[in-house]
Amino acid sequence: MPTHFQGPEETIRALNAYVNLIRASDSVAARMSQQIEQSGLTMGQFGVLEALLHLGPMCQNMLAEKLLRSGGNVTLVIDNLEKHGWVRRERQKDDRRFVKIYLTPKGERLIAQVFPEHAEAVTQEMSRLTPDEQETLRRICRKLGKSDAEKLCNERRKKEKQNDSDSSQ
Amino acid sequence: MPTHFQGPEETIRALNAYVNLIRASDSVAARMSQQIEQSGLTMGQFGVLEALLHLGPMCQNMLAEKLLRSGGNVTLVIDNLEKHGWVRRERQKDDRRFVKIYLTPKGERLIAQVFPEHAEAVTQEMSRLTPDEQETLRRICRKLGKSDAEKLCNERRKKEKQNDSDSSQ
DNA sequence: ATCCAATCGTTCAAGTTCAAACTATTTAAG
DNA sequence: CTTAAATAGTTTGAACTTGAACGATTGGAT
Repeated sequence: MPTHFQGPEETIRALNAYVNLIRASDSVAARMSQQIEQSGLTMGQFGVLEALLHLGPMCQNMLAEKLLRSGGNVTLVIDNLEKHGWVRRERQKDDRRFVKIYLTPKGERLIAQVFPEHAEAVTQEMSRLTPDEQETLRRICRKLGKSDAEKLCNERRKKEKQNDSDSSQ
Repeated sequence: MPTHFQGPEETIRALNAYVNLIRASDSVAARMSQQIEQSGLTMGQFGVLEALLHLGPMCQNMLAEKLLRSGGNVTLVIDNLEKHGWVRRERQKDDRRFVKIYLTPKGERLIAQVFPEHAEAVTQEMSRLTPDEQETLRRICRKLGKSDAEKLCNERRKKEKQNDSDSSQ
């Protein structure tokens, strides 16, 4: 697609890599999404249940960070999961600001059934690539993943004000 | 992340590749999105303008296909681009169902200025990878991109009835 | 010529997402 | 103790996206 742009070789190479990365991801994600939603779960719901299954109970805080979603989004997803009886909220006694999320037995049964089907679909999707290609893809994508710098940027957006109000008064 | 799942080696390899692909794409896309929106364009608007710049005037039909978006979405994006005076609609005379979209001079000036900035940002983003890695990424991602099968699936969803009328001629 | 199906674009309702404003709780400072 | 700042979660408003229903146009079959 991007061969319609002319410029330095370096730029063309970068654009080609970029466009194909985005397209491959969108395309694969769309297929996996379709597969997961057949089970009655949205992608957001699946992500939360899977994190809880494989990482154990967790605060919404942590879920948002793991899933790269906003706090507001996680609240909504948990609301809906709770309505279905798949998770439950529990205030932490030692610090009542935190709400820890637990899988219910019903939720655990569900995700324990849905996840292997998903894993199977992913395996089949990835079987277009050789094992070597899969590992190369992983290695290269890892270098492009969310940097620590970006993580901090999200968390510390407001912290740049507390520079002047030090101890005067 | 996905090392918390145990199963066949093949499945683990596929899940690792999959998770890192999605994360890398989300992460890079988020950064590029931030960059583009500084120019006052949404990602959808940028996609349309860029397609028109590099591929020439086009029907909404074709735009939706190129950009992997729904027809309704393209209509809305074009509406907004039209309000800004960056594109114009023109009914085709030979087949009045089609609406061809043209860049206005104003729109062309805009995208001709914004695109190189974007290309530069992509180049910088991709400079985390060696040239070889970029080309490998491109090659592997290409194998995962939207298959022709899927394209046809989208277009021909209802066509599975006309099996008897075989046009011998 | 007329009717039927297909295609293109539009509209509408619903779901997802984010950022920003807000509440409740905790911690630190005076 | 009282107050101020920081943190966790919730709510709200806006934007984006999709799928389904709809109207207009075209082409083929009768």
